[in-house]
Amino acid sequence: MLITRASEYAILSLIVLSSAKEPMDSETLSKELTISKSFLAKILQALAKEKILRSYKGVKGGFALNKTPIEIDMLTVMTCVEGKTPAVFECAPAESRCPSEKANICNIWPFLNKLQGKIDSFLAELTLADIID
Amino acid sequence: MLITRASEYAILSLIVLSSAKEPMDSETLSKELTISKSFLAKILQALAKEKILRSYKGVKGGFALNKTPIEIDMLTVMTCVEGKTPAVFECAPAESRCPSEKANICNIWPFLNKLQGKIDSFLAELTLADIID
DNA sequence: CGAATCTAAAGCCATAATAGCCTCCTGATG
DNA sequence: CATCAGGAGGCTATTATGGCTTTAGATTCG
Repeated sequence: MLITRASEYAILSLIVLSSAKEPMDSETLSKELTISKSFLAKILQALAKEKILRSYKGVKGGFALNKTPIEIDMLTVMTCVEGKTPAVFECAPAESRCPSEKANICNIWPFLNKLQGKIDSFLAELTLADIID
Repeated sequence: MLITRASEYAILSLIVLSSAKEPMDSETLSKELTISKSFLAKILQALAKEKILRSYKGVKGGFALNKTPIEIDMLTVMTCVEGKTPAVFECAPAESRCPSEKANICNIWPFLNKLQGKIDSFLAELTLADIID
């Protein structure tokens, strides 16, 4: 389970955008949060690809929520923003190399799955609505 | 909220150590988990400083749990292992620079605190016992 | 008791991944 | 067609990850 600044910035952005009446461009948002503009832009683009945000080009363009806060869960947000490293235990005992040589390691898999399940359901049930209301 | 491999390795180590009858040295543990020995050693040392593990030097030495699984909560584990970056939103609106010039940013503080509280209590209530039982 | 050995503890250094910066391109607006 | 903002990629700086060496405490054995 790896959580980087990308997830953090994504959540901050969603909070700000949830109270915005019009699309907000990435530069304004980055100044609002005092973070890197171009890094934030990539994060917003990832959220837009996931249909969590909608992007508007041209004058008065920017990003706006594309779903209601209750439809936006943190697991989806983090997973799409973290890209290749979603909220899972990915290192250590890989399932593939489990049965054969490393029998001694296999026995921790059930525990990891259990932990992963608890974390995932916590994040999946935590929506933007829970935060801003 | 940053969670790196250090937290992941810490949890994996605690799971393995919870079923060990004797102290396990960092080299054995690193082979068991197929991860870096020296990096793991630093993590185990951090856990030992927090009294979560107890270290034994000399022949047949190593690390062993110093608490019962129900006493070991994930918030403490992650906080001590991540060091300077515990499980908090640390970037963005710092409380200090809030009241003055950046009034427009202040209004997201309550939301962040609320989110932080939810995450913290989830992690604080999640103990090693929840994982291994 | 003292030497040899084992392992934690702690530092420094190299590499890999993340975070942040800049530029060009594309589509939308007026 | 001029302007504005998203989309995409490359490049640099920072931080995390991992490797390596040295020091110190603890145990075993002669």
